[in-house]
Amino acid sequence: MSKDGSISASVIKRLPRYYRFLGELQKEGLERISSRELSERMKLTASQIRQDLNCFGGFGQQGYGYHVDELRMEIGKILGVDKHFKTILIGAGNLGKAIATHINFETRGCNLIGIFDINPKLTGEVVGNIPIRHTNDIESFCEANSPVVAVLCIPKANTQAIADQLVNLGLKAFWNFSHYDLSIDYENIVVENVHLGDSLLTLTYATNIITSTDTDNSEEIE
Amino acid sequence: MSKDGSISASVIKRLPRYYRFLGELQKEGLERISSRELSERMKLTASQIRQDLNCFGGFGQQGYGYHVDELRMEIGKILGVDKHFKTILIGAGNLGKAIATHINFETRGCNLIGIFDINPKLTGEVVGNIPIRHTNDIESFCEANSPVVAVLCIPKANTQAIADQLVNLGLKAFWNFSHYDLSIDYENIVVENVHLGDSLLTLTYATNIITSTDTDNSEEIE
DNA sequence: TAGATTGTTAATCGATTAACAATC
DNA sequence: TAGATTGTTAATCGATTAACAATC
Repeated sequence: MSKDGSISASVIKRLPRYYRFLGELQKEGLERISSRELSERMKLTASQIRQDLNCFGGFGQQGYGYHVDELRMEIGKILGVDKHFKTILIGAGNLGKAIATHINFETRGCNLIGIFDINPKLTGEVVGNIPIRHTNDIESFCEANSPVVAVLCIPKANTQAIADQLVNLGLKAFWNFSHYDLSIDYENIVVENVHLGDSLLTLTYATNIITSTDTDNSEEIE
Repeated sequence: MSKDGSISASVIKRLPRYYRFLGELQKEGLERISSRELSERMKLTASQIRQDLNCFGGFGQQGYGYHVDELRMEIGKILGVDKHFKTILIGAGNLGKAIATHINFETRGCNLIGIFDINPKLTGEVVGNIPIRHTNDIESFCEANSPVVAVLCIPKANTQAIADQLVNLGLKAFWNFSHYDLSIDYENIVVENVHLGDSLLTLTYATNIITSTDTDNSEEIE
Protein backbone atom coordinates (compact mmCIF):
# COMPACT_ATOMS: atom_id res chain seq x y z
CA MET A 1 0.00 0.00 0.00
CA SER A 2 1.23 3.51 -0.77
CA LYS A 3 1.40 6.24 1.85
CA ASP A 4 -1.89 7.87 0.88
CA GLY A 5 -3.80 4.65 1.43
CA SER A 6 -4.42 3.87 -2.22
CA ILE A 7 -3.75 0.38 -3.45
CA SER A 8 -1.41 -0.28 -6.36
CA ALA A 9 -2.91 -1.38 -9.66
CA SER A 10 -0.87 -4.60 -9.60
CA VAL A 11 -2.62 -5.68 -6.43
CA ILE A 12 -6.09 -4.69 -7.65
CA LYS A 13 -5.69 -6.65 -10.84
CA ARG A 14 -5.00 -9.80 -8.82
CA LEU A 15 -8.08 -9.46 -6.63
CA PRO A 16 -10.65 -10.83 -9.12
CA ARG A 17 -8.47 -13.87 -9.57
CA TYR A 18 -8.28 -14.46 -5.80
CA TYR A 19 -12.03 -14.07 -5.70
CA ARG A 20 -12.46 -16.67 -8.43
CA PHE A 21 -10.15 -19.21 -6.84
CA LEU A 22 -11.76 -18.78 -3.44
CA GLY A 23 -15.11 -19.46 -5.10
CA GLU A 24 -13.69 -22.74 -6.40
CA LEU A 25 -12.39 -23.69 -2.96
CA GLN A 26 -15.79 -22.92 -1.51
CA LYS A 27 -17.42 -25.24 -4.04
CA GLU A 28 -14.95 -27.95 -3.06
CA GLY A 29 -16.15 -27.50 0.50
CA LEU A 30 -12.85 -26.27 1.91
CA GLU A 31 -13.17 -24.31 5.12
CA ARG A 32 -9.67 -22.99 5.61
CA ILE A 33 -6.60 -22.45 3.48
CA SER A 34 -3.07 -21.29 4.18
CA SER A 35 -1.23 -18.81 2.02
CA ARG A 36 1.13 -21.62 1.06
CA GLU A 37 -1.63 -23.94 -0.19
CA LEU A 38 -3.33 -21.13 -2.07
CA SER A 39 -0.02 -20.08 -3.59
CA GLU A 40 0.47 -23.57 -4.99
CA ARG A 41 -2.94 -23.57 -6.63
CA MET A 42 -2.62 -20.09 -8.05
CA LYS A 43 1.05 -20.34 -8.94
CA LEU A 44 2.01 -17.32 -6.90
CA THR A 45 4.30 -17.01 -3.88
CA ALA A 46 2.75 -17.30 -0.43
CA SER A 47 4.55 -14.10 0.42
CA GLN A 48 2.76 -12.21 -2.32
CA ILE A 49 -0.62 -13.45 -1.21
CA ARG A 50 -0.06 -12.37 2.39
CA GLN A 51 1.35 -9.06 1.20
CA ASP A 52 -1.63 -8.47 -1.09
CA LEU A 53 -4.26 -9.34 1.48
CA ASN A 54 -2.63 -7.19 4.12
CA CYS A 55 -3.21 -4.13 2.02
CA PHE A 56 -6.76 -4.35 3.29
CA GLY A 57 -6.23 -5.61 6.81
CA GLY A 58 -5.61 -8.86 8.62
CA PHE A 59 -8.05 -11.37 7.20
CA GLY A 60 -6.05 -14.35 8.43
CA GLN A 61 -5.26 -15.97 11.70
CA GLN A 62 -1.78 -16.95 12.79
CA GLY A 63 -1.27 -20.68 13.03
CA TYR A 64 -4.50 -21.35 11.14
CA GLY A 65 -4.61 -19.59 7.79
CA TYR A 66 -7.63 -17.98 6.19
CA HIS A 67 -11.30 -18.85 6.42
CA VAL A 68 -12.30 -19.44 2.80
CA ASP A 69 -15.85 -18.08 3.13
CA GLU A 70 -14.84 -15.05 5.09
CA LEU A 71 -11.89 -14.17 2.89
CA ARG A 72 -13.96 -14.50 -0.27
CA MET A 73 -16.64 -12.29 1.20
CA GLU A 74 -14.12 -9.64 2.22
CA ILE A 75 -12.51 -9.55 -1.21
CA GLY A 76 -15.94 -9.41 -2.82
CA LYS A 77 -16.81 -6.44 -0.65
CA ILE A 78 -13.57 -4.68 -1.60
CA LEU A 79 -14.27 -5.25 -5.29
CA GLY A 80 -17.87 -4.16 -4.92
CA VAL A 81 -19.73 -7.32 -6.01
CA ASP A 82 -22.61 -6.24 -3.80
CA LYS A 83 -23.02 -2.94 -5.63
CA HIS A 84 -25.73 -2.28 -8.21
CA PHE A 85 -24.19 0.20 -10.60
CA LYS A 86 -26.68 0.93 -13.33
CA THR A 87 -25.09 -0.06 -16.61
CA ILE A 88 -25.88 0.59 -20.25
CA LEU A 89 -24.38 -1.05 -23.33
CA ILE A 90 -23.88 0.83 -26.58
CA GLY A 91 -23.54 -1.11 -29.82
CA ALA A 92 -25.59 -4.28 -30.21
CA GLY A 93 -23.59 -5.91 -32.98
CA ASN A 94 -22.14 -9.40 -32.66
CA LEU A 95 -19.82 -8.45 -29.86
CA GLY A 96 -22.29 -6.26 -27.99
CA LYS A 97 -24.93 -8.97 -27.98
CA ALA A 98 -22.41 -11.57 -26.86
CA ILE A 99 -21.21 -9.39 -23.99
CA ALA A 100 -24.78 -8.62 -22.95
CA THR A 101 -25.74 -12.28 -22.78
CA HIS A 102 -22.43 -13.88 -21.85
CA ILE A 103 -21.31 -11.71 -18.94
CA ASN A 104 -22.99 -11.99 -15.60
CA PHE A 105 -23.14 -8.32 -14.70
CA GLU A 106 -25.13 -8.82 -11.51
CA THR A 107 -22.45 -10.88 -9.76
CA ARG A 108 -19.97 -8.15 -10.57
CA GLY A 109 -21.76 -5.20 -9.04
CA CYS A 110 -23.39 -4.02 -12.26
CA ASN A 111 -27.01 -3.93 -13.38
CA LEU A 112 -27.48 -3.93 -17.12
CA ILE A 113 -30.55 -1.79 -17.66
CA GLY A 114 -30.30 -0.57 -21.26
CA ILE A 115 -28.94 -1.53 -24.67
CA PHE A 116 -28.60 0.92 -27.56
CA ASP A 117 -27.72 0.71 -31.23
CA ILE A 118 -27.63 3.22 -34.08
CA ASN A 119 -29.19 0.74 -36.50
CA PRO A 120 -32.99 1.30 -36.45
CA LYS A 121 -33.56 -2.24 -37.71
CA LEU A 122 -32.39 -3.54 -34.33
CA THR A 123 -34.69 -1.30 -32.30
CA GLY A 124 -37.10 -3.40 -30.29
CA GLU A 125 -35.14 -6.64 -30.61
CA VAL A 126 -34.70 -8.20 -27.19
CA VAL A 127 -31.27 -9.29 -25.96
CA GLY A 128 -31.16 -11.06 -22.63
CA ASN A 129 -34.51 -9.61 -21.54
CA ILE A 130 -33.54 -6.08 -22.52
CA PRO A 131 -35.04 -4.37 -25.59
CA ILE A 132 -32.58 -2.63 -27.90
CA ARG A 133 -33.25 1.12 -28.06
CA HIS A 134 -32.11 3.57 -30.70
CA THR A 135 -29.04 5.64 -29.83
CA ASN A 136 -31.19 8.76 -30.23
CA ASP A 137 -32.88 7.76 -27.00
CA ILE A 138 -29.68 7.62 -24.94
CA GLU A 139 -30.11 11.14 -23.62
CA SER A 140 -33.68 10.80 -22.36
CA PHE A 141 -32.91 7.34 -20.99
CA CYS A 142 -29.93 8.62 -19.02
CA GLU A 143 -31.86 11.57 -17.68
CA ALA A 144 -34.58 9.22 -16.49
CA ASN A 145 -32.35 6.44 -15.14
CA SER A 146 -28.92 7.92 -14.29
CA PRO A 147 -26.72 5.00 -15.30
CA VAL A 148 -23.11 5.02 -14.04
CA VAL A 149 -21.31 2.44 -16.18
CA ALA A 150 -21.24 2.27 -19.99
CA VAL A 151 -20.09 -0.71 -22.03
CA LEU A 152 -18.86 0.44 -25.43
CA CYS A 153 -19.04 -2.09 -28.27
CA ILE A 154 -18.98 0.42 -31.09
CA PRO A 155 -16.65 1.11 -34.02
CA LYS A 156 -13.53 3.04 -33.19
CA ALA A 157 -14.54 6.10 -35.22
CA ASN A 158 -17.54 6.84 -32.99
CA THR A 159 -16.01 5.98 -29.65
CA GLN A 160 -14.62 9.32 -28.52
CA ALA A 161 -17.77 11.23 -29.51
CA ILE A 162 -20.11 8.80 -27.77
CA ALA A 163 -17.90 8.76 -24.69
CA ASP A 164 -17.93 12.56 -24.56
CA GLN A 165 -21.71 12.57 -24.78
CA LEU A 166 -22.00 9.97 -22.04
CA VAL A 167 -19.65 11.86 -19.73
CA ASN A 168 -21.87 14.91 -20.14
CA LEU A 169 -24.85 12.75 -19.25
CA GLY A 170 -23.18 11.79 -15.97
CA LEU A 171 -21.67 8.40 -16.79
CA LYS A 172 -18.60 7.67 -14.65
CA ALA A 173 -17.13 4.40 -15.87
CA PHE A 174 -16.40 2.95 -19.30
CA TRP A 175 -15.78 -0.65 -20.27
CA ASN A 176 -14.39 -0.07 -23.70
CA PHE A 177 -14.23 -2.86 -26.31
CA SER A 178 -13.72 -0.59 -29.28
CA HIS A 179 -10.45 -0.79 -31.12
CA TYR A 180 -9.51 2.60 -29.75
CA ASP A 181 -7.63 3.85 -26.70
CA LEU A 182 -10.23 5.86 -24.90
CA SER A 183 -8.21 8.55 -23.19
CA ILE A 184 -10.38 10.42 -20.87
CA ASP A 185 -9.25 13.90 -20.02
CA TYR A 186 -12.03 14.39 -17.53
CA GLU A 187 -11.62 14.09 -13.79
CA ASN A 188 -13.17 11.27 -11.83
CA ILE A 189 -13.92 9.10 -14.80
CA VAL A 190 -12.54 5.57 -15.04
CA VAL A 191 -11.86 3.52 -18.13
CA GLU A 192 -11.12 -0.15 -18.60
CA ASN A 193 -9.91 -0.75 -22.14
CA VAL A 194 -10.27 -4.30 -23.45
CA HIS A 195 -8.15 -4.71 -26.54
CA LEU A 196 -8.92 -8.16 -27.86
CA GLY A 197 -6.84 -7.50 -30.95
CA ASP A 198 -3.80 -6.66 -28.83
CA SER A 199 -4.36 -9.79 -26.81
CA LEU A 200 -4.34 -11.95 -29.94
CA LEU A 201 -1.23 -10.21 -31.22
CA THR A 202 0.57 -10.97 -27.97
CA LEU A 203 -0.35 -14.61 -28.45
CA THR A 204 0.90 -14.53 -32.03
CA TYR A 205 4.25 -13.21 -30.78
CA ALA A 206 4.50 -15.98 -28.19
CA THR A 207 3.44 -18.61 -30.74
CA ASN A 208 6.10 -17.41 -33.10
CA ILE A 209 8.76 -17.66 -30.38
CA ILE A 210 7.90 -21.20 -29.31
CA THR A 211 7.35 -22.62 -32.77
CA SER A 212 10.64 -21.28 -34.06
CA THR A 213 12.64 -22.02 -30.87
CA ASP A 214 11.50 -25.64 -30.83
CA THR A 215 13.92 -26.70 -33.52
CA ASP A 216 16.65 -24.12 -33.01
CA ASN A 217 18.56 -24.10 -29.74
CA SER A 218 21.79 -22.86 -31.26
CA GLU A 219 21.78 -19.56 -29.35
CA GLU A 220 21.60 -21.23 -25.97
CA ILE A 221 25.35 -21.83 -25.60
CA GLU A 222 27.08 -19.15 -23.55
CA MET B 1 16.38 -7.02 -22.44
CA SER B 2 17.55 -9.80 -20.15
CA LYS B 3 20.93 -11.51 -20.51
CA ASP B 4 19.64 -14.48 -22.47
CA GLY B 5 18.16 -12.26 -25.14
CA SER B 6 14.54 -12.77 -24.19
CA ILE B 7 12.31 -9.73 -23.94
CA SER B 8 10.37 -8.99 -20.78
CA ALA B 9 6.61 -9.48 -20.81
CA SER B 10 6.05 -5.82 -19.93
CA VAL B 11 7.73 -4.75 -23.15
CA ILE B 12 5.91 -7.31 -25.29
CA LYS B 13 2.53 -6.25 -23.97
CA ARG B 14 3.21 -2.69 -25.10
CA LEU B 15 4.16 -3.67 -28.67
CA PRO B 16 0.62 -4.14 -30.05
CA ARG B 17 -0.25 -0.69 -28.77
CA TYR B 18 2.78 0.85 -30.47
CA TYR B 19 1.75 -0.96 -33.62
CA ARG B 20 -1.76 0.45 -33.40
CA PHE B 21 -0.66 4.02 -32.79
CA LEU B 22 1.86 3.86 -35.62
CA GLY B 23 -0.96 2.70 -37.88
CA GLU B 24 -2.91 5.80 -36.92
CA LEU B 25 0.08 8.05 -37.62
CA GLN B 26 0.47 6.39 -40.99
CA LYS B 27 -3.16 7.10 -41.80
CA GLU B 28 -2.61 10.72 -40.86
CA GLY B 29 0.18 10.77 -43.39
CA LEU B 30 3.00 11.38 -40.91
CA GLU B 31 6.42 10.35 -42.16
CA ARG B 32 8.55 10.73 -39.08
CA ILE B 33 8.00 10.94 -35.33
CA SER B 34 10.27 11.51 -32.36
CA SER B 35 10.05 9.52 -29.18
CA ARG B 36 8.90 12.70 -27.44
CA GLU B 37 5.97 13.32 -29.80
CA LEU B 38 4.94 9.67 -29.67
CA SER B 39 5.19 9.70 -25.88
CA GLU B 40 2.74 12.61 -25.71
CA ARG B 41 0.20 10.80 -27.86
CA MET B 42 0.53 7.51 -26.06
CA LYS B 43 0.92 8.98 -22.59
CA LEU B 44 4.18 7.22 -21.94
CA THR B 45 7.66 8.64 -21.30
CA ALA B 46 9.94 9.17 -24.27
CA SER B 47 12.57 7.28 -22.33
CA GLN B 48 10.39 4.21 -22.11
CA ILE B 49 9.68 4.24 -25.82
CA ARG B 50 13.37 4.43 -26.71
CA GLN B 51 14.18 1.78 -24.12
CA ASP B 52 11.45 -0.52 -25.46
CA LEU B 53 12.39 -0.14 -29.11
CA ASN B 54 16.06 -0.69 -28.40
CA CYS B 55 15.31 -4.18 -27.12
CA PHE B 56 15.10 -5.06 -30.79
CA GLY B 57 17.78 -2.85 -32.30
CA GLY B 58 18.20 0.71 -33.42
CA PHE B 59 15.15 1.58 -35.48
CA GLY B 60 15.67 5.32 -35.08
CA GLN B 61 18.07 7.89 -36.34
CA GLN B 62 19.76 10.46 -34.12
CA GLY B 63 18.61 14.00 -34.72
CA TYR B 64 15.65 12.78 -36.79
CA GLY B 65 13.51 10.34 -34.88
CA TYR B 66 11.76 7.31 -36.32
CA HIS B 67 10.36 6.64 -39.78
CA VAL B 68 6.70 5.83 -39.11
CA ASP B 69 6.33 3.30 -41.94
CA GLU B 70 9.58 1.54 -41.22
CA LEU B 71 9.06 1.38 -37.46
CA ARG B 72 5.53 0.03 -37.85
CA MET B 73 6.76 -2.61 -40.24
CA GLU B 74 9.55 -3.66 -37.91
CA ILE B 75 7.22 -3.99 -34.93
CA GLY B 76 4.75 -5.90 -37.08
CA LYS B 77 7.51 -8.29 -38.06
CA ILE B 78 8.50 -8.79 -34.42
CA LEU B 79 4.89 -9.52 -33.45
CA GLY B 80 4.41 -11.82 -36.40
CA VAL B 81 1.60 -10.09 -38.30
CA ASP B 82 2.94 -11.62 -41.50
CA LYS B 83 2.57 -15.16 -40.15
CA HIS B 84 -0.27 -17.48 -41.09
CA PHE B 85 -0.79 -19.66 -38.04
CA LYS B 86 -3.67 -22.00 -38.72
CA THR B 87 -6.31 -21.33 -36.11
CA ILE B 88 -9.42 -23.14 -34.93
CA LEU B 89 -12.18 -21.90 -32.67
CA ILE B 90 -14.01 -24.17 -30.25
CA GLY B 91 -17.44 -23.15 -28.98
CA ALA B 92 -19.75 -21.30 -31.36
CA GLY B 93 -22.06 -19.76 -28.79
CA ASN B 94 -22.72 -16.03 -28.60
CA LEU B 95 -19.17 -15.22 -27.68
CA GLY B 96 -17.53 -17.66 -30.08
CA LYS B 97 -19.52 -16.33 -33.03
CA ALA B 98 -18.77 -12.75 -32.05
CA ILE B 99 -15.04 -13.45 -31.81
CA ALA B 100 -15.05 -15.31 -35.13
CA THR B 101 -16.71 -12.42 -36.96
CA HIS B 102 -15.44 -9.45 -34.98
CA ILE B 103 -11.71 -10.17 -34.81
CA ASN B 104 -9.55 -9.74 -37.85
CA PHE B 105 -7.36 -12.80 -37.45
CA GLU B 106 -5.52 -12.35 -40.74
CA THR B 107 -3.95 -9.01 -39.79
CA ARG B 108 -2.67 -10.62 -36.61
CA GLY B 109 -0.81 -13.53 -38.08
CA CYS B 110 -3.62 -16.06 -37.70
CA ASN B 111 -5.78 -17.88 -40.22
CA LEU B 112 -9.12 -19.01 -38.90
CA ILE B 113 -9.76 -22.28 -40.71
CA GLY B 114 -12.25 -24.16 -38.53
CA ILE B 115 -15.06 -23.64 -36.04
CA PHE B 116 -16.40 -26.39 -33.79
CA ASP B 117 -19.31 -26.80 -31.42
CA ILE B 118 -20.67 -29.69 -29.37
CA ASN B 119 -24.28 -28.77 -30.22
CA PRO B 120 -25.30 -30.78 -33.33
CA LYS B 121 -27.98 -28.22 -34.13
CA LEU B 122 -25.24 -25.74 -35.04
CA THR B 123 -23.41 -28.13 -37.35
CA GLY B 124 -23.38 -26.72 -40.86
CA GLU B 125 -24.28 -23.18 -39.88
CA VAL B 126 -21.84 -20.75 -41.48
CA VAL B 127 -20.08 -18.10 -39.41
CA GLY B 128 -17.92 -15.65 -41.31
CA ASN B 129 -17.56 -18.01 -44.29
CA ILE B 130 -16.63 -20.96 -42.13
CA PRO B 131 -19.04 -23.84 -41.52
CA ILE B 132 -19.48 -24.97 -37.93
CA ARG B 133 -18.34 -28.57 -37.46
CA HIS B 134 -19.20 -30.93 -34.66
CA THR B 135 -16.58 -31.30 -31.92
CA ASN B 136 -16.39 -35.01 -32.77
CA ASP B 137 -14.63 -33.98 -35.96
CA ILE B 138 -11.85 -32.05 -34.22
CA GLU B 139 -9.45 -34.97 -34.29
CA SER B 140 -9.75 -35.79 -37.98
CA PHE B 141 -9.71 -32.09 -38.86
CA CYS B 142 -6.51 -31.51 -36.91
CA GLU B 143 -4.84 -34.55 -38.41
CA ALA B 144 -5.70 -33.28 -41.88
CA ASN B 145 -4.92 -29.58 -41.32
CA SER B 146 -2.44 -29.29 -38.41
CA PRO B 147 -3.71 -26.08 -36.79
CA VAL B 148 -1.40 -24.33 -34.32
CA VAL B 149 -3.65 -21.89 -32.46
CA ALA B 150 -6.93 -22.69 -30.69
CA VAL B 151 -9.48 -20.12 -29.54
CA LEU B 152 -11.48 -21.51 -26.62
CA CYS B 153 -14.97 -20.09 -26.12
CA ILE B 154 -16.33 -22.98 -24.13
CA PRO B 155 -17.76 -23.41 -20.61
CA LYS B 156 -15.23 -23.65 -17.86
CA ALA B 157 -16.05 -27.25 -17.00
CA ASN B 158 -14.89 -28.53 -20.40
CA THR B 159 -11.88 -26.32 -20.86
CA GLN B 160 -9.09 -28.39 -19.33
CA ALA B 161 -10.22 -31.60 -21.06
CA ILE B 162 -10.53 -29.96 -24.48
CA ALA B 163 -7.18 -28.24 -24.03
CA ASP B 164 -5.53 -31.56 -23.15
CA GLN B 165 -7.02 -33.15 -26.26
CA LEU B 166 -5.83 -30.28 -28.44
CA VAL B 167 -2.30 -30.40 -27.01
CA ASN B 168 -2.17 -34.08 -27.94
CA LEU B 169 -3.31 -33.15 -31.43
CA GLY B 170 -0.34 -30.81 -31.78
CA LEU B 171 -1.89 -27.43 -30.98
CA LYS B 172 0.67 -25.01 -29.52
CA ALA B 173 -1.18 -21.85 -28.55
CA PHE B 174 -4.43 -21.16 -26.71
CA TRP B 175 -6.49 -17.99 -26.67
CA ASN B 176 -8.70 -18.82 -23.75
CA PHE B 177 -11.99 -16.98 -23.13
CA SER B 178 -13.42 -19.53 -20.75
CA HIS B 179 -13.96 -18.52 -17.18
CA TYR B 180 -11.10 -20.78 -16.13
CA ASP B 181 -7.37 -20.32 -15.63
CA LEU B 182 -5.91 -22.67 -18.16
CA SER B 183 -2.70 -23.77 -16.54
CA ILE B 184 -0.70 -25.71 -18.98
CA ASP B 185 1.79 -28.08 -17.52
CA TYR B 186 3.17 -29.01 -20.90
CA GLU B 187 6.36 -27.62 -22.35
CA ASN B 188 6.37 -25.26 -25.28
CA ILE B 189 2.70 -24.40 -25.11
CA VAL B 190 1.56 -20.80 -24.73
CA VAL B 191 -1.67 -19.53 -23.25
CA GLU B 192 -3.30 -16.13 -23.35
CA ASN B 193 -6.14 -16.02 -20.84
CA VAL B 194 -8.81 -13.39 -21.47
CA HIS B 195 -10.88 -12.96 -18.34
CA LEU B 196 -13.65 -10.58 -19.27
CA GLY B 197 -15.31 -11.10 -15.91
CA ASP B 198 -12.14 -10.10 -14.08
CA SER B 199 -11.87 -7.05 -16.29
CA LEU B 200 -15.39 -5.93 -15.38
CA LEU B 201 -14.74 -6.54 -11.71
CA THR B 202 -11.66 -4.31 -11.88
CA LEU B 203 -13.84 -1.61 -13.37
CA THR B 204 -16.43 -2.09 -10.62
CA TYR B 205 -13.70 -1.58 -8.02
CA ALA B 206 -12.53 1.62 -9.71
CA THR B 207 -16.11 2.85 -10.12
CA ASN B 208 -16.73 2.27 -6.46
CA ILE B 209 -13.61 4.26 -5.51
CA ILE B 210 -14.43 7.29 -7.64
CA THR B 211 -18.13 7.43 -6.88
CA SER B 212 -17.57 7.23 -3.14
CA THR B 213 -14.49 9.49 -3.06
CA ASP B 214 -16.32 12.23 -4.95
CA THR B 215 -18.25 13.38 -1.92
CA ASP B 216 -15.93 12.27 0.85
CA ASN B 217 -12.50 13.83 1.10
CA SER B 218 -12.30 13.53 4.85
CA GLU B 219 -9.39 11.06 4.79
CA GLU B 220 -7.17 13.34 2.75
CA ILE B 221 -5.97 15.43 5.67
CA GLU B 222 -2.63 14.30 7.06
C1' DT C 1 28.81 23.14 -38.23
C1' DA C 2 24.85 23.51 -34.88
C1' DG C 3 20.63 21.46 -33.43
C1' DA C 4 18.03 17.64 -32.61
C1' DT C 5 17.22 13.30 -31.04
C1' DT C 6 18.68 8.77 -30.56
C1' DG C 7 21.02 4.76 -28.04
C1' DT C 8 22.64 3.53 -23.74
C1' DT C 9 24.29 3.80 -19.11
C1' DA C 10 23.24 5.15 -14.40
C1' DA C 11 19.79 6.42 -10.83
C1' DT C 12 15.34 5.84 -9.02
C1' DC C 13 11.34 3.80 -8.05
C1' DG C 14 8.10 0.17 -7.13
C1' DA C 15 6.92 -4.58 -6.83
C1' DT C 16 8.15 -9.11 -5.42
C1' DT C 17 10.38 -12.24 -2.40
C1' DA C 18 12.60 -13.68 1.85
C1' DA C 19 12.90 -13.74 6.67
C1' DC C 20 11.30 -13.73 11.15
C1' DA C 21 9.01 -12.04 15.25
C1' DA C 22 4.20 -12.00 16.78
C1' DT C 23 0.45 -14.79 17.94
C1' DC C 24 -3.27 -17.99 17.37
C1' DT D 1 3.01 -25.45 25.65
C1' DA D 2 4.58 -26.57 20.80
C1' DG D 3 3.52 -26.10 16.03
C1' DA D 4 1.81 -23.57 12.46
C1' DT D 5 1.11 -19.69 9.94
C1' DT D 6 0.21 -14.99 9.76
C1' DG D 7 1.52 -9.89 9.59
C1' DT D 8 5.25 -7.07 8.67
C1' DT D 9 9.86 -5.47 7.99
C1' DA D 10 14.05 -5.91 5.29
C1' DA D 11 16.43 -7.50 1.03
C1' DT D 12 16.21 -8.30 -3.72
C1' DC D 13 14.88 -7.88 -8.10
C1' DG D 14 13.11 -5.75 -12.18
C1' DA D 15 11.06 -1.97 -14.54
C1' DT D 16 10.84 2.86 -15.32
C1' DT D 17 12.89 7.29 -15.59
C1' DA D 18 16.69 10.55 -16.02
C1' DA D 19 20.85 11.94 -18.00
C1' DC D 20 24.12 12.44 -21.41
C1' DA D 21 27.51 11.11 -24.81
C1' DA D 22 27.19 9.53 -29.59
C1' DT D 23 25.79 10.79 -34.05
C1' DC D 24 22.73 11.95 -37.76
